[in-house]
Formats: sequence, C-alpha cells, structure tokens
Amino acid sequence: MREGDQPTVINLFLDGWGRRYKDLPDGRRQVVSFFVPGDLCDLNIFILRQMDHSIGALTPLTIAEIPRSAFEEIIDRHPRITQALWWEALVAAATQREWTMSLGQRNAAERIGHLLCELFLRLRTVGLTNGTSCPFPLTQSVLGEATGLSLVHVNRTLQDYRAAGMIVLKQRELTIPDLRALMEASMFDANYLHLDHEGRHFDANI
Amino acid sequence: MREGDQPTVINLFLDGWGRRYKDLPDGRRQVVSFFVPGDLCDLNIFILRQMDHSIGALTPLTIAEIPRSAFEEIIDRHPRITQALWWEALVAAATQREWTMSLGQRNAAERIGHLLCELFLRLRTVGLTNGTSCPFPLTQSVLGEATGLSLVHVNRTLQDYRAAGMIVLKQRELTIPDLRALMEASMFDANYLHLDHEGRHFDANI
DNA sequence: CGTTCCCTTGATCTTCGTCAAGCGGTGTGG
DNA sequence: CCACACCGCTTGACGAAGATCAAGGGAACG
Repeated sequence: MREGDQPTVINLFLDGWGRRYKDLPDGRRQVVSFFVPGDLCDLNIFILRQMDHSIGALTPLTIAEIPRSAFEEIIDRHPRITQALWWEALVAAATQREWTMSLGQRNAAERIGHLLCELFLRLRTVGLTNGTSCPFPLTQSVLGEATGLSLVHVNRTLQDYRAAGMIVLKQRELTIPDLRALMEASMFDANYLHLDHEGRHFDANI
Repeated sequence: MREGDQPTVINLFLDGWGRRYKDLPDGRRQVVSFFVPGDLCDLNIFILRQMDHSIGALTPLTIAEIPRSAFEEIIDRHPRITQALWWEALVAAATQREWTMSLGQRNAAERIGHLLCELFLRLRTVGLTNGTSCPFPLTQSVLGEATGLSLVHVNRTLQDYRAAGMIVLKQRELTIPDLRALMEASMFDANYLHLDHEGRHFDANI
C-alpha cells in the first residue's frame, strides 16, 4: 500500500510482520512503526482522505481484510469495540511519541536496545514469546531504517550487545537473557504502551 | 501537567503556545509536539489511565478547561463532533510520524526548515499569520529540544537560513519570504497535515 | 543598574556515516 | 549436482555532521 492511496479496507494482522514507512524524494526511508500479529492498521480510512505513508510486509503475511462498511456497523452497535479502537489509536500515538524521543535523544545503543524491548513486550502481550526468546524477522538494514542509523552502525551496536551477553540474535530469533538489564541500559519505561489497559482491550473482543 | 498525572479535564488552547515533552532519567528532554491556539490536548483521558508525557506552557496561556463529563455528553449527542475528534487524533498521529521521519532522516537544516513550515501552515489555517509572517515564541533552546539538536547547532543553522534570505526571525516574529522555497529546501510535503479535511473539521463546530 | 535570559561565535572532540572489501548461507538455473 | 548470484552480515579505514566546551554580547526586566 503506497502513500497517496485511498484505502478501502481495514487490515488485521493475523500472522507475520509489517511496517509503516515514509520515503523522501531522494530515496531516504524511515520506518515509523512495526506491525506484529494482532495489530490493526488503517483506521484512518474513516476520516482521512488518503494515505500519508506506505505500508509493506516484512514476512509472508496472513491478514484479515475488514471492509469499511462492516466496521462502521460494528462501531454503531458495539460501544466497547469503539472504545478499543480509541485505545488502539492512542497507544499507537503514544508509541510514536516514544520513537520521537528515541530518535531525538537516545544514542545508537539506546535506540536499538529500546526497540528490542518494545518489540519483545508487544509480542509477549499477544503470547508470541517463548520464555526469554521471540521470533525476530527484522534484518539489520530494516533496523537501521527504523532507528535512523546506518546498517553498518546497527551491526556494530548489535555486536556490542552480543559481546556484553545482553542479547542473542541469530536465525531470526531474538533472546534477551535479562530483560530488565536491557530495559535499564536503554532507559526503557513501558508506561507508554499502556499495558495496564490490556484487559479492557481484550474485553472488547467478547 | 506531569508524566504520571491522571488528568481530569480536556484543555483547549484559546491563546498562547504549549508543548508536549518527555524527559529521560538523566535529564535529556525531547519536545514531541507543539500546541498553538485552536489545539486540543488530552483526549486520552477517556481511555488511558495516566499521562505518559508532560505538558507545559511556552507563553502565557488562555485555556478553556472542559470537564470530562461535559465532553462525554457532547460525544453522545453530536456524532459530527466525535468525528472531528477522530480527525484531531489521527492528524496528531500523522504529525508524530512526520516528526519521526525528520529526526531519523533529515539533517539539521532540513529539520528546522521543516518545523518552521509546519508551524507556519498550522498557524495559517487558524488565521494567525499576517502575510508571510507569524508570531514565533520558541527560543532556540526549545527548537533544539524539538529537533534533537544542540542549542549551538540550531543557532548556526538559523544563521545559514538568514544569510540565504530564506527566513527573518527576530523579536519573536518569523517571516518566510518564500514559503515554497523553504518547503522545497526541507522537503516539506503538507499532505500529513490533512488540511483537505479542514472543512469537515470546522463543520463540527456548527 | 545589575541580573538574567537568550543569542552568538570560535575551537575542539565524538559519534556515527560512508566507502570498501570480503564472508557465509541459500536458492536457482545450467 | 555444481556454479554462480544474491542477500544479509561483518570488519576496517576514513570522513563529516553535529556535540561539547568556552566565552562574551545584547536586550529586557526587576
């Protein structure tokens, strides 16, 4: 899905990862968010006229396409789902603010550590982690596009974390032996994910 | 208003400027958005339990405090206002994505130029510009906190723009003689502000 | 009249980017 | 079945954007 498109359906990620990104005319690209299973995208089709960014797959995907009309009907009849959608939008905005913070103030190691913590926690809330490990399909190049760092520097930073025993990352699987330590190193505070409202979020699915 | 607070009212900026910001434990600060007259803040009080950032004034303010209850009643009765609130939230999110792009990919000159264009256009849509000029109460220090640059580098970058005749900035007033030129220099594309829906936004006030 | 805030400018240092080369695994076509 | 191409990862050398340190100036305000 490309910038400028007029989307007609809402997509629910059932399996696989995706990303939102924006390109500059000269080719620079910034990934502005990731999608993991359970995420919803393109709620804005209700209000905004056209896409101001692009969306792409990072792995093979299984997606549920929900037509706009079906969604509108649900919203009319089910206020708790509407509330869940607000929650979704507000948490996405809070996450975007945190990314702004990362890119503006954190150094390379902090940015990458922070991103790893965020993704791990998001996967854990949807039950996709296995102890201290989780699937991790992002290439170093994509990590660079998300953190505003060069591929080379991402690599060196990951090496440093590996050498310190703080992460194991190979064969598309990430292990964080001591999550608390990584959170501390990258000054990660999970409050922006608003997981305390996870319950309310899931309630809407009843 | 501080991170961790539980807000009880929604604030509408009638006059004056404000900013959202986040602080790191070691004192680094990132401004993540600005408020200008006409902006609303803290819609999240409907859904999220506590603030994940702080909000502060940049000038003396005139603000309307709308109690949560009054807001809920309005939302029940006036679907067009509810739609306007969605618009507000989605545009705020789109703006946050654009800031992510700026901090991740744009260099110092582009970041600052881009921010000046954004603020000028936002002020123009609410009728606060005067030809090619607008009020501009931000200090160079605040500009640095918003763009992730040091105060010193903000200063040098502004000097460059001045020397090129692209901006005049003094006595808290900004003049952009050739907006189109500045937009081009900073690769500014206004699509993320979704001004095409301005009409719908205002309709809600009828 | 002095203090404070904001702006300005110079010199030096650091982080990260760029350029370049090479390695290993995997998939594909001859 | 092998060869080659491609993709992702790794490492070294060098360069540049921007940070930091330092000092001083001007205007507004008490």
